[in-house]
Amino acid sequence: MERRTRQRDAIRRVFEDAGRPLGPTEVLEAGRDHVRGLGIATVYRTIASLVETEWLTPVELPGEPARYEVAGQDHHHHFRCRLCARVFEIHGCPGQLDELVPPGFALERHEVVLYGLCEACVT
Amino acid sequence: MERRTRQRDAIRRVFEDAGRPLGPTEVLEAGRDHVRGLGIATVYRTIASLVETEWLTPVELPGEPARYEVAGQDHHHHFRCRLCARVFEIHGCPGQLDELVPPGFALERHEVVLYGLCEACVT
DNA sequence: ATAGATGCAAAGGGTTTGCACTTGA
DNA sequence: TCAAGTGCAAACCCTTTGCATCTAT
Repeated sequence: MERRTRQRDAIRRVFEDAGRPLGPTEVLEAGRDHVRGLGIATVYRTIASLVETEWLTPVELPGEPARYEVAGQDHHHHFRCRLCARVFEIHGCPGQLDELVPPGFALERHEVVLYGLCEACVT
Repeated sequence: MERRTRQRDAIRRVFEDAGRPLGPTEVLEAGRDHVRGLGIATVYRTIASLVETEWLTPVELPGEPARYEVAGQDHHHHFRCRLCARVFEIHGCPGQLDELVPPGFALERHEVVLYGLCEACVT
């Protein structure tokens, strides 16, 4: 990530404008509105680079392709709506996770994913 | 799943003996101890069939291919070892998850995945 | 000028499918 | 017997990589 290119500017812009986690294909489609002929390989390479520099953070939900969101947020988890499939940030974290780990195991990190209906879909 | 074959008996046996979630490749390798020449396509087809009949349950961790475990167990979560990549069952569950959900949202279920080192890899 | 970045296409890794052969009932 | 089941290989899908070309500095 040394040089500034139209492609990279476009990809960063796409993430900033989205305000939600995006997958590579979504980034490609949105990015082509800014740079015609944008290639999927460039999207993957740029995402990898942005994750490497911690400008992006991977958001991986079970059974779904990885998405990415702009980094720099506090430790949080996600809530996925069963109906609209949107993913929301959950600020907060269950405690006492160490107590669940069997003896001899070393806990390093954790993921919590909540599923249900969001405010808009619950009605 | 109409006929009883050596392959299907072997695959069921592998899951029963494992006591932890297994991926298709793990099933293939263990299954070949019972049936030489066992094919990966048969493993996939049998797993799909066993999931269909709810003898198996999918265990999907973020960003990884699905694993499967024998169904009918109590509510539990999983621990994935960073080194050996094996997945272990965690019997226990953090509480107060409802408190994390924003007002208006309806929590239906949740997934908790713990990451770290298993007993064998921690030493 | 020149090393880094891009786009295309080919290569990978995991999963599914087509097809001829095998086998359980 | 003979359709369900199997193994092999090719097909797929998503992601990564090789390479010739392009471009930011």
